[in-house]
This record gives sequence, structure tokens and C-alpha cells, in this order.
Amino acid sequence: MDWNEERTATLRKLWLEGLSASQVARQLGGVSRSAVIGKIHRLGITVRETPVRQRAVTVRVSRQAPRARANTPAQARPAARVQASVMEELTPTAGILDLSMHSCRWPIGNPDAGDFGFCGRETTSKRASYCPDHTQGAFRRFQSSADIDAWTRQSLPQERRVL
DNA sequence: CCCTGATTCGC
DNA sequence: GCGAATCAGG
Repeated sequence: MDWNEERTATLRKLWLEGLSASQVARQLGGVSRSAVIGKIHRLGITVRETPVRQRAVTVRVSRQAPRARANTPAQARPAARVQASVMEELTPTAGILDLSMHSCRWPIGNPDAGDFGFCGRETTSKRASYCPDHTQGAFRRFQSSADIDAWTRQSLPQERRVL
């Protein structure tokens, strides 16, 4: 595997989007994390535009509602329909190469699972990085990636959850 | 033990 | 230029 222009461009883009070196390596395929790090240094892009998202935004929800213990009062259990709505899959509309100047860059999915992508919906202004649905989450401070996941799941209108 | 990026240095 | 090995951490 050699660093042709296309692969180098992809590496640069993924890295600047905030993916970790190992995630970039897996997306590219055929290269190790070390190779990616070495290349990044040679390219002089060690300072990232976007901070590392250790797990990006992982949308992985169990398919089955938790089994309630026999003596647990019904009121203490999550309502079944709430569980169902949480199970809706969010679908990215764009891969890294599809992003245009006015595509929402909110990351969706798990880079390790191959379902990674970006929201990709239209941003309000040409220069914005995120669509209206994601701009609030983008500039908010989260404690953990789990919080980002939770926010992502509840932030979109129902009709947009499955495209 | 999982992971992160930084650095070195033989190739 | 490349990247495995190593280092220094979280």
C-alpha cells in the first residue's frame, strides 16, 4: 500500500475531522496506526482542527429491553415504548468523501463497525459546520461520549431518524 | 489491558 | 519517505 494522492487526501480529511490514528488506519485499510501517525507527522498536520473523539458517536443500543426483576415495581421500569424509540437507528447521509461545503459534519455511527458517516444534511449558512438539528449539540460540552450518544438519539425529529 | 499521540531510527 | 518499535501517558 502506498500513499497515493487519494489515500493521502483521505487520511488528511479523516484526521482533521478528529478521528484517531487507529480509526483512520482502519478506515483506509492496509495500514497500521503507526503508519498513519508517521504520515501525519510527515504531512505536518499534527495540530488538529477538531479534537479527538475517542469513540466518535457510537449508536449501539440493545435490541431488547432489559429484563425486569420479578420484584421490581412496574413504575420503576422504563416504559416499553420509550425503549422502542431509543432503538431507532440513526443513519448518516454522507461518507467523508461526500461532504461538501454545506454538509453537516455531525459524526454518526461507529468507525470500527463500518457504519460511520456524517449527518450530511444541509447547513443553514454556507459556512456552518452543522445542520440546524446538530448545531446546538456541536457547541455544547458533554461529559462523555455516552452523553453525546444520548443527545444524538433524542435530538432529531422522529421523521428524520430513519432516512 | 484497552487505548492515545510522539519520537526515533534502520530501512 | 516509510513505519515498527518504543515511549509516555489516559
